[in-house]
Amino acid sequence: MNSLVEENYLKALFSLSNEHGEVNVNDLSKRLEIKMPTVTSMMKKLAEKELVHYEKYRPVRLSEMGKKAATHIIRKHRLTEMFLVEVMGFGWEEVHDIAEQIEHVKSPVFFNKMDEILGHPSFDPHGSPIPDINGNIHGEQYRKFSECKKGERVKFMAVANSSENFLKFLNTKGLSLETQIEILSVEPFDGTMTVTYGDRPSEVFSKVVCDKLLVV
Amino acid sequence: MNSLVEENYLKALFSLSNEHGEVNVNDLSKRLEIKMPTVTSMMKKLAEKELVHYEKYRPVRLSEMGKKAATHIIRKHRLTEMFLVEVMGFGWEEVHDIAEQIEHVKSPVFFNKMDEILGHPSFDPHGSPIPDINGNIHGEQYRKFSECKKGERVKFMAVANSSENFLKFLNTKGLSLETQIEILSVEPFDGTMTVTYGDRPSEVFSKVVCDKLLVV
DNA sequence: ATAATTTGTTAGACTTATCTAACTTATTAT
DNA sequence: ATAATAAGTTAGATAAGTCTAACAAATTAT
Ligand SMILES: [Mn+2]
Ligand SMILES: [Mn+2]
Ligand SMILES: [Mn+2]
Ligand SMILES: [Mn+2]
Repeated sequence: MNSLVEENYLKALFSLSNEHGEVNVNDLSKRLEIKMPTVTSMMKKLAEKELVHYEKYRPVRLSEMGKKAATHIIRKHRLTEMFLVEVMGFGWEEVHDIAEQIEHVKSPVFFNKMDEILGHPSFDPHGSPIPDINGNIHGEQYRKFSECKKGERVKFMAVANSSENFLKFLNTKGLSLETQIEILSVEPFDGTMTVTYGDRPSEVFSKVVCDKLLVV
Repeated sequence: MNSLVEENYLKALFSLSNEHGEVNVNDLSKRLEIKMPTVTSMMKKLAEKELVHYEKYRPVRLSEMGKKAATHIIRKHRLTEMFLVEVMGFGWEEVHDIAEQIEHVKSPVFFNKMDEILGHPSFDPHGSPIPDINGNIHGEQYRKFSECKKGERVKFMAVANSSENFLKFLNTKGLSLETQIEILSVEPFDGTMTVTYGDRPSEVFSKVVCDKLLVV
């Protein structure tokens, strides 16, 4: 059985390798806000437990076992978020930090019950896919909105970041998942986009925001 | 902020002082299945934090602050159990171990939402009172069923122990809270009781069982 | 090619929570 | 009153997870 701390390392390792391919000790250190020497020693420990492949001065890779363990925690995290929104009535901006804690609960029946009550959902409230019980993730690859061109009409499918502040910002802009967005113009200098959607005739989003919107 | 471990000590301290008045290091050690020297050193630490009154070789008492902290965790534990049963559909025998973990979640909104969804319940699924948000516990003192006499008709209000095995036993006996029980006879030698309730014309309960049933 | 910078490791310290062994104090039995 | 037992403490060890300081390797810039 892995500790709560080990679980958080595995999860970070999994998302970082999806974002960047290779994962350096430094990336992990920044993501987890834990100093590099601590990360190095944890990598040795996880390698000992055969959850990662690690050779010194080389990037770290999750083993098959490690991947399985990681997706299992991600499944619990995302089911929890979905439960908090759909069953308990929380806003999508409130649930990440609570799920960050509940994901470590050791009780298969608890998460299976959530899954059942929710009707085996495929996506969490932020549009991220919920891994199935075997750790397999079904769901297409989304495009970054910031890489779309003037004139395109796309559908907002997921956020690349579920921080409370960013989601609250989207709330004030009345932008929610599944919304159809049309790109009116793109400023070449800094990537700022002027867009229209729903009842909003014209909204301006910085590249920082557009980078965090995933579309199809 | 108290650690998960400290919270478990506070909770044990609170229940033991309700059961026995004074709490010895030895009682705590047995209840938590932690060796006495470890308990001693934790008592020093909690005394340092002014959560308990402790002088060496003397019984330990929770301070007012300690009591408040303890009832706060107990509130979270019992709300969770109630939520698991009432909202998620678990049996009363399944919820204690899950609540033992979730009680440590740091998120006032999470527990307030549970409380609201449940309509501010006063008792948990085992009949124990749920402390209010200020830590006050409203609820009468129940009698031990084992101390009742032949011929009495009483109402089963709570269990003194929520272990899965005991509750499963009660399930097989079809005995649930609020059931009216009549005592047909009491064996003076070992306290075994013959009783009748619901559609059960005659059931025999050992003193071990009767000690764990609380009635009014 | 060399120097500067960034990245990564080693060594050693600290904190929290646990343990065992040895000793002391308090309680109980004779 | 004394001996035996139970309860409690002290001292020292261990494991997990973190840190800082010092050093080494790898990468980037000149
Ligand atoms: Mn999340
Ligand atoms: Mn977490
Ligand atoms: Mn309980
Ligand atoms: Mn607990």
